[in-house]
Amino acid sequence: MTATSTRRPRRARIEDVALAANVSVATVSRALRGLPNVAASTSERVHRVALELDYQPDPVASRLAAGRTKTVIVVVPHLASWYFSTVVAGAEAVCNEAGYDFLVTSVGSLDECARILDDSYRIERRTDGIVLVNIPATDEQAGSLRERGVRLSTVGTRAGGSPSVLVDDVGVGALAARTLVDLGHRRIGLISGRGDDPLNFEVPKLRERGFTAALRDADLVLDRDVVVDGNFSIDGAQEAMATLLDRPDPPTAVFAMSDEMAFGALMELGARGLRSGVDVSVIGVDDHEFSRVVGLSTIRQRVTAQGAAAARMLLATLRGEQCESQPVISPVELVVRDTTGPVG
Amino acid sequence: MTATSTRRPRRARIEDVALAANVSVATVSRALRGLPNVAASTSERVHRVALELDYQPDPVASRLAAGRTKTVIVVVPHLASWYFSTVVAGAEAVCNEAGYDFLVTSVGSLDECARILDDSYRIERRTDGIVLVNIPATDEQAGSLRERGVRLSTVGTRAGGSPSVLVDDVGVGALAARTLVDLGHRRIGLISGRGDDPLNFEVPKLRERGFTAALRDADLVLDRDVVVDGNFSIDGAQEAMATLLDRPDPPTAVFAMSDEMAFGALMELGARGLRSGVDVSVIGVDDHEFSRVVGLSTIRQRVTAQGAAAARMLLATLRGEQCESQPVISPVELVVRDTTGPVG
DNA sequence: GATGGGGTTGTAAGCGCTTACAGTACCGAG
DNA sequence: CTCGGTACTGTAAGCGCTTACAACCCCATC
Repeated sequence: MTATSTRRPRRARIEDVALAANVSVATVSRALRGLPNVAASTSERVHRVALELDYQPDPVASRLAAGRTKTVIVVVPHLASWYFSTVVAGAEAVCNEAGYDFLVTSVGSLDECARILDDSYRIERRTDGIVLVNIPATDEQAGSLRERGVRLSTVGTRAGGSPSVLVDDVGVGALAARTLVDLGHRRIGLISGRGDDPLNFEVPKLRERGFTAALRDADLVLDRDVVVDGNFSIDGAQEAMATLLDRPDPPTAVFAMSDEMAFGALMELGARGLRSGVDVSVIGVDDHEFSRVVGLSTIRQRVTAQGAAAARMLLATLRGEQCESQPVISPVELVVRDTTGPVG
Repeated sequence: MTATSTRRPRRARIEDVALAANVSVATVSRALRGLPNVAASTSERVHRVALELDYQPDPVASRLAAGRTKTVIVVVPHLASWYFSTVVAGAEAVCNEAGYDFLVTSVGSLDECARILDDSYRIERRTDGIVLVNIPATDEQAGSLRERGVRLSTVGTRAGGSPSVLVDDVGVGALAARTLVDLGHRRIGLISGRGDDPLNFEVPKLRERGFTAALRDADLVLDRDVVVDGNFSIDGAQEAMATLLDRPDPPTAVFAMSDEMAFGALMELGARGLRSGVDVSVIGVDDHEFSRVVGLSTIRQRVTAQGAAAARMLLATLRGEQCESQPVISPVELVVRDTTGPVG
């Protein structure tokens, strides 16, 4: 008994458990992981001894030996934004609950994004699966990852045949248009979000398509002059709104493709002394936590649930369950507050 | 040459590089990690071969062999909140830049938080260091982690002698009080944030202390009747504001300890047809990204920088650099917008 | 009584690195 | 010419698990 032997008991290893339980390490490993072919009495004894010794298998060693990492990586464009951090929070809860380590990487640009996805050698030994949040991945990238044993799930985009959760963006655009048309608006502006955000390219197109179609159903055509880019940012949208209002024939209502852009639009209205919902109607998308603060009418999406669903599907795939390849469509819902009103 | 040998080239291992470069694996390992005692010519050759073979060391294997994980864990109360996700984003950028894997865990309660910190056996082999964001850790917990070789850094709290970044919360409270007093306000309410958020206990106390002291400097005393708990949430603060306004002698100005609570206060003002900055002044803390949308006067803190600084200090500690034990005080700054005005 | 098979356990070979230690070669000094 | 030192490189023993395979026991079966 050395001086240090009582000081700080060295972390127990599987061998210690084996010795104390009078079985081989193989049996300990099997028993603790609940594999079959272990006698109930043996398993019980091993578990008891493991508890006594406060044994926890070293995750790194089991990763190396087993080739599985019990880790998922989530990739997002910007972590510090309401939408993305909320998706990530949803995924995080599910993954940690399931005992998976949860790694996050944010990518600022398409380049960076490709650098990560193409470097499958780097990813391969680091994770069992990846959740892509609004990250465009080519089918080749998805395929290469899958071949290397890395599973995928996506929210906001699709990649190969991987499970994904989407919203019906065409429907969102249509719902926005119908809502404004029903209030009597005939000249409706669109604050879109193409611009320099290559990570978000699909969504604006789809929403615009639905928007246009719904206008057409009401015998209206979308005037290209009232479609402006708000860059999915507050400032961008404020400028966009200014552009719209400066027109000789400004719209009486505006559909902003995100609540954040709607906030920018509201700021511009305020700056000009115009009343939202009276002089100009504004509707957004998201139901951002601050939308109710400013009374923004919007199309709510269930963001936490989207992240959780994507994580759940990924974990199911990792368990070997077959996910159906149809994307899960996350529901949306119209929330009418104060920024929409009948045409003046 | 089998059929598969050309199909999918197996991932290169260190041995392949050694063979191709005609050296031992030990030399490859040393050369690629830039250790001394490798001849320049050898090192150059090894690097070239590694590049040709697209060799990437397996992180799991080197973790097991070296005992270092090149991973940091960040622990936050809720991931889906502006403040925390912004701190995390700051830390993430620094860690990924430095080649560290970035693991995040959110803890909903003090219990959960203790469960994680006390389970140092679990943490130990998973990470080199932890960033605690507004997580109260006892000195014992910090000490136990350090003994196990896990380094710590904190933002918003202190833990043992670990590097930390704080704001001068007493100063924040004082600045808020002085700002309102200078506008002529004499009856000033306080929307605080104790309540049921045990993860946030220190900050409200400190801010209140500074607030009280600054009032005293102006020969005012803080009436306990105008101190209400807003629970650091929008809704909580709205109710708190309602309570204040329902008093027979409502305050003419209110200091909300966070911008989110200030938003709740503004909602209540709006609901009652009162004008902020005219009928009642409101000042918050944070400079949340939406503060400018509603024109909230506030005390700005540099949140991304706080996360980045904590991460940087942690990485410095891991590199073996001695961090000075004095906490870094992150600066704050008064931002006057529209919700503060002279007493009516 | 030999045979076969199912259930349980043990043996040992990895997983792909790092690193202590042991060379080896070469050089200048004694 | 010998010796010690320096600079470099190689050998091999881990790191702490998982798992293929072999071994064993026991019982039902022929």
